[in-house]
Amino acid sequence: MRVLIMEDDKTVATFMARGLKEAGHVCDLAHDGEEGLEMGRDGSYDVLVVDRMMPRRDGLSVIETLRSDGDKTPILILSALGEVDDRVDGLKSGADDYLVKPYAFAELLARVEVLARRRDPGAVQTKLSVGDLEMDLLARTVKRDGEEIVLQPREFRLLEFLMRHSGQVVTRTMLLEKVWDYHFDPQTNVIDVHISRLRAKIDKPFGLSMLHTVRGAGYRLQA
Amino acid sequence: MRVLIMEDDKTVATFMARGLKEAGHVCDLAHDGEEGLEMGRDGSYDVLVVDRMMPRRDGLSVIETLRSDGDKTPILILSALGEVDDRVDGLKSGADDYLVKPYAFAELLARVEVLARRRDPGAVQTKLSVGDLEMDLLARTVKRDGEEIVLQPREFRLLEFLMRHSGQVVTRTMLLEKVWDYHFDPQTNVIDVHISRLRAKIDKPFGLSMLHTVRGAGYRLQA
DNA sequence: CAGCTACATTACCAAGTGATGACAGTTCCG
DNA sequence: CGGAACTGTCATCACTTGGTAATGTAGCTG
Repeated sequence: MRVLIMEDDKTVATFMARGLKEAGHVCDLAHDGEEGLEMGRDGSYDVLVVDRMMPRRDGLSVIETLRSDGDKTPILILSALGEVDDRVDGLKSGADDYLVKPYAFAELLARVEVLARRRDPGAVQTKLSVGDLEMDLLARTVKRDGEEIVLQPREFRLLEFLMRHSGQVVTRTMLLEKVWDYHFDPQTNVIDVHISRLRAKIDKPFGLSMLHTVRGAGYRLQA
Repeated sequence: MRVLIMEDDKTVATFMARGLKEAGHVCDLAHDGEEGLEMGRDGSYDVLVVDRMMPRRDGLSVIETLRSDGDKTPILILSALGEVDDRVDGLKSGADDYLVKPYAFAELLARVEVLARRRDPGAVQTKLSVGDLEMDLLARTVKRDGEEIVLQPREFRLLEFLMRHSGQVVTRTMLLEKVWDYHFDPQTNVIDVHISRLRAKIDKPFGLSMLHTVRGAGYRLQA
């Protein structure tokens, strides 16, 4: 999915972009209102994320201009202001949703994806690949080297998460949260066991290992 | 980034601390309000995470006291109560953000990092480099001259600390505190041994030494 | 330059960590 | 209700890690 972020604070913008990319989206940045308006006009984005306060041209004005041009791209507006009136202003100007700073990144991601889905179901990425390993999220199939591999649901979620973070170390805590929805330490070796099962399917038959243990830290999937 | 967690339930506290450490932050714990207030007062933290209900002194009171002392450290308050009024109370007392239990750890992490960034952009770093030595904190990899170097966990922490303080002399006491979490002198030569091991990996194969001994003071990493 | 101190290096071993196979409890079917 | 599929727990094994101690070396000081 293609997302355009208009945000003048470069640190924040970079952070958002990184997160969205990790979630499998393509992400461009505009650092002020004019630039944003120009980029937004070519209509190639699935969602726009607009900071309310920006140099050169503020967020509300950008949105109003786009809408008066007939652009219907879903827009999520960000603001430091939390008052009800501001929320109303934002929506009046033509935004589809509103997020007040500070917000959790997960929340931003969720809202962006909801907006995009509302307009264009299926634009969300459906395939992942790392090296010769491929995953089709819709068909729920995994292949390595063209050869199909059958995974259990939990194994599938585990591999999906690893693939979305390929090249990075994924900690046990992250896995417990995102694959198991545990928000505490179960004090068992569930993770180890499932990693072992996954390895037996995706690595062992192929000789070259992709799933590496990083002792004392976690695991890393790498081509 | 340095985070202080005030939370009386030790299981929860330990879990949070582990997660934050995995994400590359330094994390201290206080198990009741009084202890938290005392630790928070020395102002060396980037963010405080405060449980609303704690023995000896409740969270709101801790926050009010810190704020009335002029402390501006960003504070995230945790509570089991989800009512709007509670949220308001929390923010009124001087907290910057509010998280209701149960929450996903990822959300806590995201909010903590947002709070910290708002105050000090760039505090969250994922890559370090000194001369031709590079460290990627996410991938947990180290390279010199483009060549990958495999480090043990303790060696990694040691090098990370040295890199974060490159050009400065790092004393043994600092290393014991920050790399080993020892708050006393173990009366052994652990540090020497690990420095030696680190040198064998990052210096020896490359001819030019970066890790220098400063007699009577400590060590210094320099290009 | 002798003796002392601070640091370096090596080898060894106990504790810790992760891997794996077996098993048991659950759930989901027909 | 019976069985298959799935997922978690446990026990055991093997390997890694990192601390200790013994020994060696360099630099400082009087």
